[in-house]
Amino acid sequence: METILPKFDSVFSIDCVIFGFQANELKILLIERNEEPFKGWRALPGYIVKKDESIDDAAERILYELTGLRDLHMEQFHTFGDVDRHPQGRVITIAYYALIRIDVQKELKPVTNIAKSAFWYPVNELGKLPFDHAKVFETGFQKLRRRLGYQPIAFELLPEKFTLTQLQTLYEAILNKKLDKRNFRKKMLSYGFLKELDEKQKGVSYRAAKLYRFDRRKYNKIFQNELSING
Amino acid sequence: METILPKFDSVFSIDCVIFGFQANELKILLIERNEEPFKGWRALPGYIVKKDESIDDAAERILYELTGLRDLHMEQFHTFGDVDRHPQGRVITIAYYALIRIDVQKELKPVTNIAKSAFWYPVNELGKLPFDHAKVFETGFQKLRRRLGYQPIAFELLPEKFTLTQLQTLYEAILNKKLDKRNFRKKMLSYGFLKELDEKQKGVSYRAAKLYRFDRRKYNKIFQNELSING
DNA sequence: CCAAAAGTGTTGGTTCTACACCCATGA
DNA sequence: TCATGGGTGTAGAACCAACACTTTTGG
Repeated sequence: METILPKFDSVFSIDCVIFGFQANELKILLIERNEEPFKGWRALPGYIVKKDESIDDAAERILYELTGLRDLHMEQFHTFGDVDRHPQGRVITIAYYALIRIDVQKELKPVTNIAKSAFWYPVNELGKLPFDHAKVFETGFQKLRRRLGYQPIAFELLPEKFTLTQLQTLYEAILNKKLDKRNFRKKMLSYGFLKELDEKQKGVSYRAAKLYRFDRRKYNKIFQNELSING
Repeated sequence: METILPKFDSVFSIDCVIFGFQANELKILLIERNEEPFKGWRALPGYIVKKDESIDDAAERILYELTGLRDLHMEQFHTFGDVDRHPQGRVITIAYYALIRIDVQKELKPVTNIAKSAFWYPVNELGKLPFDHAKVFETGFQKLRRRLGYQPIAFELLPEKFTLTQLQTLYEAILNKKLDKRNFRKKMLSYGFLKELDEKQKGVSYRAAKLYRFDRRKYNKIFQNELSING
């Protein structure tokens, strides 16, 4: 090695946009910050990458430390690198997103005191977020919408067993528009990766709907191909 | 400000995957490195972000300094952050891509001596690249392919006036498969954003083809919509 | 007149969209 | 018996895939 890299103090961070679906609403995971700047604010879970960990590892660790959630499959979607996005110095942040089932069993509990608490918050009521987190969220939401058009990601947000109406409501929440019930069902069923169960919804005061499960094996078999522009 | 960011020496860099099309081949822009490590190797144009510039600005500056090319619209597509991707330290790189017309008038000429030279190189003959540049390139190429499916980006690679066969050849080069001539033409023309010119190809020893131009105004009018999942 | 590429339509299949009523259930 | 959401089919339009021959031009 003959040359030495020019060095300067700079920091990479990770921010996470974690989507969930609860009570027919699309939500994301926020923390209450316990550190300056913006102490006490609701913010995306995010923190600084360590010297010796890859950014993917950092994303997992940070999310876990701030919210107690682990083992979800996150994917980076954009890097934000404006000069003054952080008031205390140059911080470039790599934004990750994931979709998970909101599980009331699983407690949300920060394991560091960087965050005071973690909680699910409806995407339609976010209000003011610190730093450029509003932009980060918006970019992640766009990514989610786009991806919904060509990949079966909705199922990651639903309970294992769900009704077609739940599925449709979720699509409508993400795409922010009404869909036609008959066409939606026809299309979803036509893919062939939904398995109809012998069970029905319970505890509703109207005709109970059939439950379905997403069959990932079938999905993988069917969609080794993907897009195409023609023969 | 009460807290101070933890600091450590770390570096952000930018790498650029710039696509061009020449002699019916898809090419990318490479430099010959004039610095260790990998001095003398062919590599993606890339260098280090300065303290006081945004990553988008850095991308523009770096590409200019290493190749002499300016004012092209680049977009970031992925950030690579494995711990040992750079042999001399922790360097996280943000990868950008762009498509441009290869213009023989425009000389490729580095304006720093970080690069010895810059040149177009066929994507099918890249051989070994330093660092994780092979992965960077491959990821960018995928992005290009995908985007071709839903946006009219091919025109950025062609001369202003082009024939439908040239356009088709370009699609075939990017998608790496043969397309049906009649269907291809029908589809392209059906979009309504190609303007047929009164000119024909010159200097060919066979029936000269009509020339077309991409009409961005018409495109913008037609495609304010974009994707959809149904009514 | 030959070689090379330009240019051109149709058919059958698939997918998309729009649209409205009866059914089952619990309260 | 009522209110609520569950569940179902069709017809017309648009789009897609497959396929082969004639025309123009320069050499």
